[in-house]
Amino acid sequence: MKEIFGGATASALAAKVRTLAPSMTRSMHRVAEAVASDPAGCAALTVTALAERTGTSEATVVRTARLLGYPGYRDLRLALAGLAAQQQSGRAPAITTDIAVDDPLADVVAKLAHDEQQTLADTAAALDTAQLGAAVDAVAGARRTDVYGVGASGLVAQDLVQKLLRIGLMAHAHSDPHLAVTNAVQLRAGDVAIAITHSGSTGDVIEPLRVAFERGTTTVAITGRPGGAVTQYADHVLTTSTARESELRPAAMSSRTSQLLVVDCLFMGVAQRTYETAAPSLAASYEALAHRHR
Amino acid sequence: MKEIFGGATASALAAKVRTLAPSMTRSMHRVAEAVASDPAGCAALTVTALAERTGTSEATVVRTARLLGYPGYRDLRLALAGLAAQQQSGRAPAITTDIAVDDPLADVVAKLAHDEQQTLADTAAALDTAQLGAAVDAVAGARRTDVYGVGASGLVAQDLVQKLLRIGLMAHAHSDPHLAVTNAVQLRAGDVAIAITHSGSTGDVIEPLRVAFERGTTTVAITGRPGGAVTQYADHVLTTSTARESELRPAAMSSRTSQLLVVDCLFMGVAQRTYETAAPSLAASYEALAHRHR
DNA sequence: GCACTCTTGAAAGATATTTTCGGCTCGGTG
DNA sequence: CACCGAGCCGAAAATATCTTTCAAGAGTGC
Repeated sequence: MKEIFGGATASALAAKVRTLAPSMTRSMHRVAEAVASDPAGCAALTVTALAERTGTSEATVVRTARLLGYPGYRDLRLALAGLAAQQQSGRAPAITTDIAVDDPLADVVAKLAHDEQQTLADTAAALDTAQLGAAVDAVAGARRTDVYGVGASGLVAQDLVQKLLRIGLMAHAHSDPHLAVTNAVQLRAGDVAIAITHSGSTGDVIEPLRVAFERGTTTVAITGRPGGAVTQYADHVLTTSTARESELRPAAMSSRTSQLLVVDCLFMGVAQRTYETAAPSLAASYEALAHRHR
Repeated sequence: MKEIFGGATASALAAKVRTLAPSMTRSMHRVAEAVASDPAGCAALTVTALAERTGTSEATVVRTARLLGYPGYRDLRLALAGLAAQQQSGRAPAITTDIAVDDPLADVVAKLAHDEQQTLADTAAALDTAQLGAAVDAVAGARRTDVYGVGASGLVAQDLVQKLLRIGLMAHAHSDPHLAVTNAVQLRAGDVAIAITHSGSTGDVIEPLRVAFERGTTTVAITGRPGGAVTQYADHVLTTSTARESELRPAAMSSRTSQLLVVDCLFMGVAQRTYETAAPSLAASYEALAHRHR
């Protein structure tokens, strides 16, 4: 294999230039100097451009490349590109701070992504697989599954329901507290009721869960507060984790990420358990949707 | 400065290939595949050699390079050299296995979390901050903002709207295609319409965006296919990236994660720009919700 | 089955790189 | 001081590489 990308670092290149300097002519030295001092910049240049920048000719540039050990300028240029990339990746991004009002957009993107990644890691680490397994079994074997959630959690509830429907299970999401309770009354043993609330104390979702619980339905709570009021009516509790929140960044943002991961895990577990029916159902729903795209 | 060596990592390249795969032709796909699977090897090849290795023509190689966002093959090659160097110095960890039907639940959790983290990283790396900035400015200054999305994207649309409402902006989410169009007719210059569609070709959301676009509204598309039909009516395009999907894991899952990050970034940007009014509005909405928790 | 669009590679055209070659400088010498 | 020769240097020719064009072929919808 060609030795283009060898262990060369920027400083190694500089050293090479120094070593070879004595055997270099004046113009070659100018070229070598330019290359050593700004590898990234030079990588973007053609022979002609580099020749012009160093006030020399193409021939000299090529000669220099040869002297440095490359077959020609083309290869030197590739090596320089590699060097530049290494150099850049060396600089750690270091995202530690909060999002400030005057952060440039690029930082906002980086910070948000980083925070959400952190939230995912935390959630995965804290998730109790035994509880998850129990919830999975319950949903996989349920006649129907009702999911309660209001506000941002309502969207998570809908997300779960959409997915369950896709694999052929009966599922409903309720954001309206009154309708939720009215529907909860219909539930019985063998059904599953899931409440999603970050605070663990949202009355609007606790109430329907209580009703379901008292009627013998298997109940699951997905909450960020494992000791919250909602857990007293829950057979299984799945805990979401929360990132510290700042003024601009409401807790709802990271709790949503966390809730979605939990819900995804729940769904994947159910999909595994019901694979025989889930796979064809998924395929069928794709099929049905295909003609909606042009 | 030329953006050749941007935060691209080997996996980011792979993500890009996946994102663009749908808009690729068969031969272009072969080239992209070769490049993604062996950046170092391909960096050593000339157009002709790569064309031969992939059993295609030079023209196709160049076309592929263009599609991947480089001005030509020469630049793609430089980028590949950079990638190769990074890879060699960094030795990627690479935990890339699929979720299998018989995976224990703990593995499912780990894999899902890992995949979503990856998706976030890819999305952040690929997000065009200039486009984002333009979208932010538009929304921050809009009289009202309408967001279109159906299916899973509909939930993302609602998420965005919920957040915008919290900082005191006028925003509406539309999942019903008919109502969406009916409402789009009401829009005018100074308003903003946002379409969210992973495939980029969902007629139900393209139609209202078209109507809005033709009425002079500022339009934004959030899509996984930067070349999709939806972009022709979009003033600004925000690209989401896609993880490879497996049988059990529908694309909708990772596209949702990606879409949410984009939407969060958009929101944070708007919150920054409108800080004076956003902060008190946020506080007020907390206050109002407090009594719902016991 | 036909017309149409989209895909594709061959070859022409444009650019970049390498080689050639003669002028030039500079140090030494008569 | 004039002349000579060795080696450096760059202009331009030669070659390699990359890009564009174009027409034939594959695939697709009607």
